[in-house]
Order: sequence, then C-alpha cells, then structure tokens
Amino acid sequence: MSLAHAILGFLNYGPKTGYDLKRVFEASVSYFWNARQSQIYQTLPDLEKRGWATVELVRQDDRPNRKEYSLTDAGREELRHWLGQAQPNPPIRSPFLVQVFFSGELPDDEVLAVLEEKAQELRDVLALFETGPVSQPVYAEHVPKRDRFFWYLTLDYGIESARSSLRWIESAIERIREGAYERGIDGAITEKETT
Amino acid sequence: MSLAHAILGFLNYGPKTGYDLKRVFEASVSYFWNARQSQIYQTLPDLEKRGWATVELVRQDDRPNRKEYSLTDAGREELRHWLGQAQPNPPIRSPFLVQVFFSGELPDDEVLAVLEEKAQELRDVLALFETGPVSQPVYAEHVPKRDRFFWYLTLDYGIESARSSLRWIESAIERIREGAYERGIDGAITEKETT
DNA sequence: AAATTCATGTAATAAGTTACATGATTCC
DNA sequence: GGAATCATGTAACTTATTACATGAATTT
Repeated sequence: MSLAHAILGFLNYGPKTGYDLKRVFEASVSYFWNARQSQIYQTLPDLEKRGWATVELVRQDDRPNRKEYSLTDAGREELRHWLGQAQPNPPIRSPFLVQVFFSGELPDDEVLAVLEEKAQELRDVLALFETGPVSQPVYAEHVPKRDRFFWYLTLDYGIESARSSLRWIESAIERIREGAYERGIDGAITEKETT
Repeated sequence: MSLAHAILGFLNYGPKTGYDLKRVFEASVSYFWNARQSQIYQTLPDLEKRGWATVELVRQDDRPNRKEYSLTDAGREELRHWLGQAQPNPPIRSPFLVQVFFSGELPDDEVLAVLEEKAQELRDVLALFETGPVSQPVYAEHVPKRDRFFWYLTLDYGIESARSSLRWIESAIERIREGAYERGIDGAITEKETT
C-alpha cells in the first residue's frame, strides 16, 4: 500500500486535509501516481489508526470545517524506513503493448491509426512536461534545494521515458510503412549498440 | 478489463486451457502484462457467458482432464474491435518514483543504495531480454511473419524503455555523487535537445 | 443564473492478490 | 523419496474505481 506512504511524504511538508492532498497529488506526482479523492479519504483514518498521523478539526465559519492530518514521529520513521528500501516493482499492465502484440490481426491502416494516436498523446504529454505546471512546481514553498532536486529528477524521468516511447513509436510507424514485416523479424529489431 | 482481451488474443492462435494460458502469458507478454493463475480461471467462464468462447472437456486418462476454450466468431470480432481502438492509458503507479520524489528525506548513501539496486535490476532485465526466452519465442509455431513482427516490436519496446530507465538512473547516481543538488535544480535537469 | 471552489464522506462494484485444496504422473 | 509438471478451482482479502450525496461562498 504505497498510497499511504505517498501521503506520509506530503504530510512531512506540513499538515494537510484530504482536499489539500488531492490537489497536491495532482500538481506534482500525478504522472506517476494519482489517487482518487475517495481513496484518499478512505486511507486517512487508517493512517491515524496506525499512529502515523493525528487529526485536528479546524473550524471555519465561511467554509466547511477542515480535518487536518499531521505526521507523527512514528509516521516520519515509517516514511524513512519505506524510503530506504527499494520498493518492488508492481506488475506493469500495458493494454497498449498487449494491443501491439496482437496487431497482426489488424490491417496496416488500422494499426497505424492506433500508433499515430498514441504518438500524438506522447507529444502532448511532452509539451505539458516542458511548459505545464509540473515543470514549475509551486505547490510547496520553503522546500530545501535538495528536496527540489529529487522532484526534478522524477520530472526528468517522465520526460526521458516519454521521449523514449515516442522514438519507439515513430520508428515502428516508419517500419510498418516500409513494409518491414515482410522481411521477417529483422525489420522489427533495433540494432544493438555497436560497442 | 483487458485481461479478457489478452486471452482472446491468445485463443486466436488456437484453443487453450487455463493452464496453457498461464504458461503462454509467462513466456510472452509477462513483462508488460501478467496474470495470476486464479485470475485466469476466474475470467474464463466470463468469456463463455459473453459468447466470446466455447468450452470443451477433453478427457485424459494419464493426466487431469482439460477444459479447452476456443474463440468464437463473436470473440474474434470483439478482439478486432478492441485492437482497432487506441486503449486509454491506465494510471501509472510507480512506487519507485514516489520514493525518489521524497528522497530529500534520506541521506545520500541511502538514496544511492536504492538507486544502485534499481540499476542492477534493470541490467538484469536487459540481460534477460537479450539472451532469455523472451527473445526466442517458441510458444507458438506456424505463426505468420507479420504476427511475429509485432511480437518483436513489443520486445523492442521493453529493451528501449529499460535502456532509457537505466541511462536515467546512472546519470542520477552520478549527479548525486557530484553533489549536483547543491547547485540547485539545474543539476537535475537533462539539457534540452539543442535543435 | 450557473459554475467553480472548498470540504467532507459512503456504497457498490471491479480488478487483482494471496492462500488454500486436490491428486496422478514423471523426472531427478 | 522429493520435486516438478499437469490441471482444476474457490474464498478471503486488498486495492482502486465509479457514482452518489451535501451545502455554503465565491467567481463568471
């Protein structure tokens, strides 16, 4: 259950409500971890039960009351422990790759349409990464330089992996247009690095 | 529910039992889609209910009886329809990137240990891709060249994305060793392509 | 007047994991 | 003798999604 740990990570920057957390997820880690509002609200009482956070009701007159969750020492310890252990990779599930895998069943034009659509998606994602809110994170102030460094590392990962996927799709499209599959598997395999 | 569609894709190469399917998943698409035995057995009756497959009991004396599922015309049609539509991206959930994101909380040596472990994992995956069973798929014979082309395309994707991730991790390790985070965010960002 | 923001939650369902259960044959 | 292969399934649980429900204040 790493959603709980992601929440601990954010609470470490200061007390937050379920509502705050939802916004903060969206503004920062949403491209590699996002959570539904309902899931966040379901997880918060659990953090309290485990002793990782405490709740405080903050009364407001003009707006709905807030329930602020704060990280406890036990919570911070749990976070550090979790961060220090390489997390196992969850099984990847890519419907898109399943689709490509079985695309022998489709005529060229239909496969190409799907690939073009995916390529465009990736270009849009890249444009967002380079200009959008993710590249100018303002969702927390007075954050140490070192913390920001790691934030940007993940952004960098997102950019690099999107670029890599796009290169792959574009080359796949080209190979299909050339009719590479008629020449056997060689047409599908990228040359190995000649080192 | 794309597990159902992945199964349809395999049934399209001939009738299979739950047991066959489990092996075939492992030997081919496991690095981008894998399913537990229990999940496959839970899904199969559903395919039948939807009219996408039929079952036939094959009695065996020396071994347990087999329940062979065959694709129906409706099933093939469903498969083609699914293949022709670009599938929406499921939300990515990467505990590893969450971990990196919050790694400001950890001292250098602990972060580096986690990154090194992940780098080694990627090197192992790459070695497997290049020599292992995935690169010599024998799990189906008499498969058209064009089908194999798409199989190899997905393998190629796996190799390229593993290489891309490894490059990223190695450069991250280097930047941390150099103390790049002291110089602000510039140390974390890959130079933009100078075009 | 309508939409958005702020703020909380619950219920039903779907998808996936873990663990259990059985039993013959064949390979080491 | 023990492990692996062949072959089926079910039950309990966890995780995540979809959809519903409420309501004041502010912005368009």
